[in-house]
Amino acid sequence: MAASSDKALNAPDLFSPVNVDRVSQVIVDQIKVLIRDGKLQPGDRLPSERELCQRFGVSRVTVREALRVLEASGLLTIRVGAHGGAFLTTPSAERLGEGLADLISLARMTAANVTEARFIVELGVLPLAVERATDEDVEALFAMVAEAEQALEGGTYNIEMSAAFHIRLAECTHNPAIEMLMQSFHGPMRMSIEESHLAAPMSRQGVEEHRRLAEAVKQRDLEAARDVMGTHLDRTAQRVGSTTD
Amino acid sequence: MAASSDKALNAPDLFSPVNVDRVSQVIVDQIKVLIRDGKLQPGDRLPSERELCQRFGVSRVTVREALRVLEASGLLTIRVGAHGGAFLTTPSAERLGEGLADLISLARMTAANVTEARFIVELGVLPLAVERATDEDVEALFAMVAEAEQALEGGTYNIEMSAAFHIRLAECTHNPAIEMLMQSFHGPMRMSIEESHLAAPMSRQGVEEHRRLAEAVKQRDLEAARDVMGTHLDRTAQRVGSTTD
DNA sequence: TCACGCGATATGTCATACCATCAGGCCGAT
DNA sequence: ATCGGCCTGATGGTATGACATATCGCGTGA
Repeated sequence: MAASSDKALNAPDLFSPVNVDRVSQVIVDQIKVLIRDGKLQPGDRLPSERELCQRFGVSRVTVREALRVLEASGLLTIRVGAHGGAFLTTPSAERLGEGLADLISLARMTAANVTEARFIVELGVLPLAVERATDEDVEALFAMVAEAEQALEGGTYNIEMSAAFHIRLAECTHNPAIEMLMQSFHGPMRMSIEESHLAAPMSRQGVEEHRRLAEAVKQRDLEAARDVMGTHLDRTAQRVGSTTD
Repeated sequence: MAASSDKALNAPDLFSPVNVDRVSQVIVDQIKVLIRDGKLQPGDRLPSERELCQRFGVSRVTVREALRVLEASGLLTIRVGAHGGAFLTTPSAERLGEGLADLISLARMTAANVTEARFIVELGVLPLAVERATDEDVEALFAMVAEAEQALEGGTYNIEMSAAFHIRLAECTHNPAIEMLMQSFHGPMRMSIEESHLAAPMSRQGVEEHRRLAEAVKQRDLEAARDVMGTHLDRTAQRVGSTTD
């Protein structure tokens, strides 16, 4: 009963704005807060699903949907078995890239588009990489080149190894944001390259250029690095699309 | 039953490598493929949960978990009610930025890191933007500046408007990949800027620089654009962190 | 000492039921 | 004839209970 016209209406701030969210979404938010506030650290294990049910006072279905969302967001991984459960992931740029790849593959975005964007980033990264690379970084780069050369002879060289080199190069900047950028590129890149089945022809030349890049970083020779990267990407561009426009 | 040693094992390629994934994950992948192949267009509505159960031959819980994942990935939104259901979203980096913000707050990624990465992208974008900007693009840029100046006087200028300008600038390249790059930056950027509550001081100068940027694009003066953008970002860098290092 | 197996614990999946929400049409009152 | 409320069907949201599967650790026997 009770007509809606009542004295208490004078306080418009009162009355619940109505619970509009899904319960599972509320749980997701709640856990996100715990993570953001540091109450939950990477590597920590959440209580089991059944226990979470009791704690939140909801059914297992609801808890599971919340966990799915968190898992899809890359915040945690779920392991089955005896001492399994939901473990907070150590935040890594890698996970971000995975999520990006989906959306990128959706957008009407050609391989040429991606390559062009990569052009910008890879060239832009060079000054910082050359400037900040530590001895350890240089060593790692050369190690990867050596490994690639071996794989080349054994016929096991693949796109992944090339991508790994470029990512490692970005890591020389010691800037996680830049690493993330590079990683998020190589998901879609690999996809579009695999589509055109053109990986093989460039292998030898590509590895050779990687070596020269490593050398340039070691010598802190920005000009040389830019040169090599330019031709390196140029050929990639010609392979993935007729032109980068 | 069935010792693993059996005559048929000679053909290792045969026999199912065993279904190792979650069923819900398989469904997710399957729908992603449909989307990527264009069988499902943005705006389309998936069959109802109950119908999907029958089609896939799984239970409703499983379908729902798959939908949660897809929803969390920003691929679709779900509406309840009579003509509700799962509708494909138009792919936009905007949604992505929201999801990224969570992870970025986790990653040991500072605002300074992001700003530095942005430095690379924004400067790298300029040559393409200057070269490819159409009259329409230029017009839009000036319109945004004018709007910003008005908002400035009214005191309603905010970060969003600044971000919108930079994104519009990236659109001048007419490369969706680059647009997405820029968009995915401004989500996290805004967050870290809001944290430090330092939005106000730069407003007037920032808008002024935006105008000069628009002017440079109109004149196709790459050098000028680079200059302005350099100082523009420099000041941003000083605001968000003591240093970009 | 090693290996096998069993059990405990966790997630993965299923089937069913019921509730909440929304759109549209039906129907009665004005 | 029009407006309002009510009913109904379609759909997502949640709860419950059960069984299947994966994994680790421990105990026991060879």
